[in-house]
This record gives sequence, C-alpha cells and structure tokens, in this order.
Amino acid sequence: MSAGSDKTYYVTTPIYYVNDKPHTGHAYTTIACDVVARFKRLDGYDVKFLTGTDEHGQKVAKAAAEKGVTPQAFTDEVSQTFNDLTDTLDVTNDDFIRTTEERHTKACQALWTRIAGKTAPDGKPWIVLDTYSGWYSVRDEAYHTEDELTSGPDGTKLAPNGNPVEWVEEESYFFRLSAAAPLLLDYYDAHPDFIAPNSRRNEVTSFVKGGLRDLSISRTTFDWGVPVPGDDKHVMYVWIDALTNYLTATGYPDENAKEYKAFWPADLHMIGKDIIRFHCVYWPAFLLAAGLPLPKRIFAHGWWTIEGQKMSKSLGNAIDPNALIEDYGLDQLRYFLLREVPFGNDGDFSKVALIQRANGELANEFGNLSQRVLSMIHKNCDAKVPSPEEFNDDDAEILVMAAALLEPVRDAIDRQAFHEALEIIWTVVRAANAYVDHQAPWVLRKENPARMATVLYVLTDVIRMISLIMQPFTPHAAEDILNQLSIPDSQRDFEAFTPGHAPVPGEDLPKPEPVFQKLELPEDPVPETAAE
RNA sequence: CGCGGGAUGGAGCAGUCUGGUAGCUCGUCAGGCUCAUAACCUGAAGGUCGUAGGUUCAAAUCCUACUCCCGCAACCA
Repeated sequence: MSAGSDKTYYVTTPIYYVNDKPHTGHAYTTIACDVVARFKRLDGYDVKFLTGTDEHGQKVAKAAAEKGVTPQAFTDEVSQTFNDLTDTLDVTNDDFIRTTEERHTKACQALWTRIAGKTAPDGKPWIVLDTYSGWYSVRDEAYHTEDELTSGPDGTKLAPNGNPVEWVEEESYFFRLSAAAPLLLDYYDAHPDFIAPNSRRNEVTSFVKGGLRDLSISRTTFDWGVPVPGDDKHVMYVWIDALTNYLTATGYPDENAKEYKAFWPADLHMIGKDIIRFHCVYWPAFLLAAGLPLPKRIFAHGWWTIEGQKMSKSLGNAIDPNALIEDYGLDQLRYFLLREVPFGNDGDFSKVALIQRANGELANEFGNLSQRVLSMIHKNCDAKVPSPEEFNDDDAEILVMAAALLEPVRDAIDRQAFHEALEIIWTVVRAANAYVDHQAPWVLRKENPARMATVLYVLTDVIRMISLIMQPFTPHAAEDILNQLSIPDSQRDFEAFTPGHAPVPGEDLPKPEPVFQKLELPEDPVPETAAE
C-alpha cells in the first residue's frame, strides 16, 4: 500500500469462521484474491488485500466452553491457524482482520448507529425492535421453518439434520430488509457487473424479486459478540458484525482516514457461492440504508469436490492445504486451482489431475521451454544474453504475440476469468515451443551461429514476458526464471511489459536450473474406495 | 405450471445471442527432432451436437414437447 499511485484497488476474501479448520476451500478463495492483488500491483495499482477471521457467535462461545477456555483464547488460537495459512500460501494480504478487535467493534457500532438514525423510503426507521420467534436448534445455532422439521421417534420436532429444536421467542432488533428490496433491484439493474458470474446475478435478482423478509440482527441469548449501541442486552447477530469487516479495515468510521478515502468502496469482494445472499443482498442493503457507497463487484466462485466426492465434515475428506503444498508444491497448487476449472464453476479436485497439469503444462511446456533455451545459451553463447541480428518475420511474429498478452490477460483478470488468462498465456507458451522447433537453433549452431543467437535472444524476451505475466499465478517459478534471465527487480512490473525492456545482450546469465520438479503419479491411479 | 443453469468425439470444455465447412485441452495412433526435466514439434483417427417433432434452401444454433442432471427456493459465514 505504498503511496504514489492514484489507481487503487481493494480486494477482500470473506472472513473465515473460526469454528472450522482451514481447508482447500479457504485456500482457493484466498489464492484467487492473491492473484488479483499481485496482478494489480504489477499493473501499477495501489492495492489493499484484506483477509481475516470471523470470531463471534454462539457456536464459538460453545466450542470454547467445551474446551474449557475463554472465547478469546479459543479464537486467538484458531485465528492464528488462518493467519498461518496466508504464509503457507504466500499470499500478499496487506491486513488481517479479526472481528474481536477493538477497531471492529467501533466500526460495527458506528455502522449500526448510522443505519438506526436513518429512515427507509417509506418514512419508517430501518432498524426496529420486535420479537423473533421460531423453531430454534441450539446445536445448529439456527432457526428452522416449520416445513423443514421432521418428527423424532418420541414425537419431538427435529431439525433437518436431526438436531432437536425448541420454540423460542426472543426480543430482537430487525433490519427492515423488505423496505430495501426496490432499492436493491434498482441497484442491480443499474450495475450489471455488480454480481458475477451472471447466473448468480440472476439467482439473486429473482430471489429479491420474490420479496424480502425483515432480518433479525441482534440476539439476547448469548453475549459473545459486539454489543448493540444503547442496548447492552443485545449483541449483534452475525450479519452486521461479519460484513462490516470490509469497512473496518479501511479505517471506518473515520471517513477521513487515508485508507477509507483510498479504498472504499471495495473493488472486489471474492466469496464462495454459499454466502451469496449475505454479500449480494444483506450487505448492499445495509450500505444503502447507511448511505455509504457499495462495493463495485462481488464474485461468487464454485465449490470443489474431492476425488468426485462432496467435501464435507461428516466425510472428513477436507484436505489440509499444507499437506498439498508439501506434496505438490505451492505454485503447482495455485496453478491447478485456477486453471482446472472456469472460475465460478464447480470443479473436482483430484490428485491425478493436479499432477497431470503440473507436469504437462508447468514442467513440460513452460518450465522446459525456459530450460531448453537457457541451456543452449549457457552452452553456446558463453552464458551471456546473446546479441541479436535483425529480426525476420518469424521472430517478429512470436515477439508481437507475446507482447500482445497483457491486454487480454488484464481483461480476463478484471472479469476474474483466471482459467481464461492462463489459456491465453499458454497459446504463447506453445507457440514459443513450436518456434524453437521450427528455428532449430541446434542446427543453426553449426550452420549460422549469428542466426542462432538471434533466435535465442528472441526466446529470452518471449520467456521474459511469459514469466512477467505468470508472476501473479506462480510467483516462485516466475521469480526463478526472471532471475535466470538476470532481469533486475526494477524491470519486473508491467511497465516493463513493452519493447525496450528486453534482456540486455552481453548480460551474464547464471547456470539454468529446472524450476518445476516433475511430480510422480501414484502407483495405482485408481482413486481410493469411497469412504464409508 | 416456483426461478434458473446444463446435456457437443473416451474425459473435460468452447461454439448457441448475430442459423451456412463442429473448435480446444487431455487421452489414443503414426511420423519428426534430439536443444531440453524421456521434455518438444507435426499429422491422423474418433462426434447423426440428450430425445421427438417443427420453421428454413440450410439448425449444435430458432420454435414446441419430452427425458435426465444441477443450482436457488431466507437467517445452516
């Protein structure tokens, strides 16, 4: 977040609920945001990338009690595992917010007060005190509608998952979401890119068109949360507490804070498809009610199945990202997650698929391209960047093709079409390998060394550009290759993605080393038998 | 009639809006190269585009019906 650029970009992950261990799903969202953040920084933006943990609620209080520790001690510990994940994934978040922080309490209370002080278009206040009643499952920390319930063997009512429910009435503050529906629909209509992908946008729109019920936003049944201003009996229920984190991190409620001015409204809230409603309906409604600007875009990505099976706690098949990184490598994991599936769709995570992509595309096509070229240079050009003669049409063609990458890749990133970005980059990787074969520098070595030098020079520049644009996706490998090309740090952002920044002829080059280890396929590629 | 998405060579997808030689990646087969991490390049085989009708000179693409799969259908981050 260095000053100096007037282009700013604010991207967020959801805050992760500490009632869960970090798994591949969390890693997915975070990595996607990291790619955007890294790309935007290289593209000259002043970026703020936020992630963090959601730490309030009855479930957390209960989990802490069961462990015999205070909620704070409990959340300190679990939050740290999520914070550790940002290191393991080598993501470049600028801030890590915890909803138990003082700054967050202030922001939530300020936002609440602000909304409570305003009236909806119908002239009535946005927040009212009323009674909430329904069939409540303590274990689920959730209310269930009548038709969801089943009957137990002794005639008691049970939640869909079999947990007991009881009829509960409690005093609660309500946000009059019903009054926000027309405002939301107008907003969706005026901002077609607000919700992505499009199928989600349709889903949300039709949901809101169906009419909205008012939202219970406080609880009196537990106290592990942010106190409602002016009414200490109540703590805020999840909605305002959790969603406000995006605002908190900018310095809100200080609207003169440098970061607030620079970064609010957020450019992109990245979320999983499970929390669409909260982000696309409740959150914008709160902000509209408060008279604050809305985030520019919310992207809901899909879910991963694991070897064809739904990832779930009961199956216990959630994968620890740390183990994946250890087995396959961080760049490989990052690449696979973003390349395998069109971003926004569901996908299947399989070890074989990951290995095949990592070997076929990263090691063989990209890594080996660099290795074969740099090896030739090392052996035949005195380990220095070769000096080119005039370029012929073939040379010009591949150079133009590489230089033309930035624009469509930037466009794909702006649409969060990561798979598309990588596909576009790979057209150049493949063309570069074909160029090597067609030019056959190993033949030129004997027949026309000057021409060989030109070909190898062209290739260093092409590999340079591919590596520059791969930095957001596979930061370590890209860095290694740029090092092997002796590209100075100052020449690694996208301003250098233009002619005139080519490797300098005569520059010493280190001895090249492969940047992607080949991964071994399991002995028996048949997936393990289904869990019981 | 709740809303919406999907069904395309062995696998995964694009193409459908703006009808007119069905494209890509992987896999398979054949050839080439030998610089490189047994990597790379070239070519080939393989699809009556879910089913049945209809419109049209012409339909994966438009219309109708049907079958199957999948999201959403509110307080389960």
